[in-house]
Amino acid sequence: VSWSEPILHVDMDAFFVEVERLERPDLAGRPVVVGGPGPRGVVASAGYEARRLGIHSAMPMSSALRRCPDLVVIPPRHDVYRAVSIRIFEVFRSFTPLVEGLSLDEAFLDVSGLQRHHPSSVEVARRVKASIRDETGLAASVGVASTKFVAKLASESAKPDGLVLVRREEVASFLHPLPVSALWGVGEATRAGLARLGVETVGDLAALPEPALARAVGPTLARHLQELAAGIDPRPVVPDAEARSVSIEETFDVDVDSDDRLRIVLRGQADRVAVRLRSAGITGATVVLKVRYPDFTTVTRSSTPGRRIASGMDVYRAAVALLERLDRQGRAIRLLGIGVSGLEPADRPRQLALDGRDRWHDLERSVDEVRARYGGATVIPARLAGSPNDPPGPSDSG
DNA sequence: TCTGGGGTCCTAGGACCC
DNA sequence: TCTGGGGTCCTAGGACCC
Repeated sequence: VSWSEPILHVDMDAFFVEVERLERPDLAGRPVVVGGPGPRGVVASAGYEARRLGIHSAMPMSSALRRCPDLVVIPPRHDVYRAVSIRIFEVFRSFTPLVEGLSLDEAFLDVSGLQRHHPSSVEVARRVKASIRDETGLAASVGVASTKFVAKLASESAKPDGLVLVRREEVASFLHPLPVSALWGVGEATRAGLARLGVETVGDLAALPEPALARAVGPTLARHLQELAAGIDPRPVVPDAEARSVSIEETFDVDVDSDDRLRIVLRGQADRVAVRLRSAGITGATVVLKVRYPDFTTVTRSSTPGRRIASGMDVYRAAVALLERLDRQGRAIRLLGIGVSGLEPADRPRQLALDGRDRWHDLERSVDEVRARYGGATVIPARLAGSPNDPPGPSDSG
């Protein structure tokens, strides 16, 4: 084995569930999921005992419990998973700086620079797996290949706790029997469109003339998919890029009708988004309001005020104006959310003018410091501290 | 069965500017 | 009075991923 397959895809096995098991030996051998416990919860991560019973991520929790009444349901603790994730990524970077994270528990590594120190990329992969286990006690599966997407498919076939190498010359025979849905970018909609053309496997896709494919899925996706089917994927491993948006959303247990209630929720969400902007040292250009109705239709409304968005008050003012502009025709709301995009570093020279917005920003930044020192719930907006029957006013009295 | 929460990227139309 | 082509920004929706 030489170095013609220098891309690793490392994927933690049942990550959230296995992190919980580290603290819960009593869960050994039992079917466990992590996910929303409420009436509208879904499975975020399923352990292997649960998967054997047909339970998988994104499944409604009510369905999962119907399949397995003894299922152990653990509410997500993202702070804990994030802390473990940071340690895992430190392990990755101890091998190479060329680490591209896809989520908390998954990353590509380009190890082509390690040829002087290791006999093969597969040997590097073994050491990465061992280091993660030493550092966290958790199992990872690793795919090793000449391209990113083949490495990703290889790690999938390695699960659980495995390591799979796909040599360059084996790529076509590895890919062609797979269902098209295995390809990155082929979800339910594209899969159904391809099925109408009689395309079920990656091999079928590779054999289809590109014009026919382009008519079904559009020219851009068609070209991309045929390259993937031929094993062509020139995308390099790019060390983590800056975030392009931050957002917060909430699905209510019971649909919400009251405008006052919606504004209170928006105020809290605006503050949480702004805390994340400030802790990342960034500001935004555009605020996006997201609304889902009981029939699951989802709409977004956005505005770009023309000045940088930094404070929770900036976010709230924009979001509440968008909510007022929305004509919901008496419909209740199932989900409400706020996003901010057009992100840029906040350290660009700012006006020193004491306009209202900068004062809000400075005030909230000092609140951040108090929170950091004394704990999360110490300082909250006054309108959230009062009785829920006190409607928020349209003024700045938040 | 009845569908979370956090993201990325693409498309398409209209406004606006040169 | 009728009319180009291209580029960029904004908005909205949708597919997709973990």
